[in-house]
Amino acid sequence: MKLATWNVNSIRMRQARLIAWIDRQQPDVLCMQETKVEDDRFPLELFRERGYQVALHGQKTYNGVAIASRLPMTDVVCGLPAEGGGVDEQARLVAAAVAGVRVVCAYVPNGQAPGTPKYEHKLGWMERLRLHLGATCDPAAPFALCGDFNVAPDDRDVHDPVAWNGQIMCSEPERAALRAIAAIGLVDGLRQLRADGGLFTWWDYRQLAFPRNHGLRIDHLLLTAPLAARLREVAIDRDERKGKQPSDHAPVIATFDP
DNA sequence: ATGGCTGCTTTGAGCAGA
Repeated sequence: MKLATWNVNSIRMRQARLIAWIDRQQPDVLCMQETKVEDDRFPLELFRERGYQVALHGQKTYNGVAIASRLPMTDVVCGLPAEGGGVDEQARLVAAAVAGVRVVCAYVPNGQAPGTPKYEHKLGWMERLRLHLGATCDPAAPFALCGDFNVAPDDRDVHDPVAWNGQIMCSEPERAALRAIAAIGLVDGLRQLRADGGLFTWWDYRQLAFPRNHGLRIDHLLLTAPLAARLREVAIDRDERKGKQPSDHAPVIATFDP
């Protein structure tokens, strides 16, 4: 099974590149973040004509997540449970079962800067995700938490750790929140296979960040042990960041043995 | 060229992203 995650930064703006990418890479399951579109305006037909069904959880302008699968998909759940009942009003989480694997697609809040209300919201959201997964994820079953976490787990994941020290996506509370989520029983898929630094998934649109390779690794696939045991390969599709009108994130693709 | 932000919106300046 080929499972990918990609923050597309507007599915309508990315439509042509996304379809070309799907035709080239042929993922079985694709988790998308920042689709930025309400469900009735999502380009569903492009997926359907390629044999994909799509679990949608969109909203206008901001956020929006979706899972496309060309294998049968069941048990779709939209949204992160909110405190005191109900669901998070921001569309940042969608989950489904595919081929015996529970797949959760997450778009963690950006957090703006440490010390701001958005930063506190980010930490609170990650803690609510931890509690939700603690209650619903069986670490003994095949499970993948995929998405844009907006956190670089450690300094290997940062092009300039000194400049980024304590900044958003690199601060210790964010890293601790990510470790707390993983402590449910999840391993970083890429790190299971590779220990080297300089592997990035996001580059700022500004200041020639991509040609200078000023990037961060903030998109991840976190796996329970039974699924991690089947992991054969993880690739960051860096080429997808090149050319005209790229997303600022590159897709990450994991391949699993049956 | 891998090139100095991009996408969104009560259509246009301002917000948000990371």
